[in-house]
Amino acid sequence: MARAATTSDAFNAVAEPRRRDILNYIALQERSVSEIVDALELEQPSVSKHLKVLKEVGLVDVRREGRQMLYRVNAMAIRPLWEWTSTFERMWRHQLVRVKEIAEKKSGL
Amino acid sequence: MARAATTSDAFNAVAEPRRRDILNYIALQERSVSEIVDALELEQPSVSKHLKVLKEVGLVDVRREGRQMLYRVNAMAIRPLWEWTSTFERMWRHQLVRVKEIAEKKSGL
DNA sequence: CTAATATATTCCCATATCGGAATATGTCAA
DNA sequence: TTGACATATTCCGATATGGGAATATATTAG
Repeated sequence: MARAATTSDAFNAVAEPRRRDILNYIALQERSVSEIVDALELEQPSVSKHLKVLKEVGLVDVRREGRQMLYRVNAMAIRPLWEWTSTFERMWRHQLVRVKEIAEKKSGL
Repeated sequence: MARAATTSDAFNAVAEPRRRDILNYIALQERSVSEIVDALELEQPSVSKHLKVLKEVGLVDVRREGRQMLYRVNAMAIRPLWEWTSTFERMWRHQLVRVKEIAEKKSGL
């Protein structure tokens, strides 16, 4: 076996920075492919390919409007990532509190 | 270019499900390599390789104790993932509220 | 129908991957 | 020192990748 396909789940799809850029950009409002191309300064085929991956894992939805394809984020598909990372939230909070305590002790409080 | 290296950042490192399993397991308390091997039923070389990737991106720290290497999570390194996913939280919350409203309307409330 | 616009697909290739198997390194015990 | 235990590294091969370039498909305008 090799590395899991980028289309195997949201974790793999989102590992690619350009795909996160695309999601960030269309989060504000739905966008056509050419808007994405212009905004992110990527090649059109590249954007289409990234969108295909995002669509395959359910991270985006599309609708046609004339010749344009309008893509929008399906935020629910990002939730599993948030949930997994959230299980570690308590740990870094704890760590931040300790760092703060140490800093205060050093500064003589 | 090909796909970005698994060691290029936390997003790529964490895309591999076994590495998430490892992080989940050692989140509770630091663990030796053989404990991870036993708990997750993976081959020892495989675990060592995964740990190397995790260490390279700062997701784990290690200390030696005799012949054992004890690995622990560095939760702070997961925070960027949580922060990125959190920017979409409002969107799915909104969506969930709408789903609930529709359900209530249908059931005659 | 034809041209123009918008998007998708295909082909090519250098690259990194993960698992498996074998082996190397490091540490302790006797 | 030797052997046993714990972990790391190396070599292998099948596989999927992402960018570039070229081309195909789809829709609208004229």
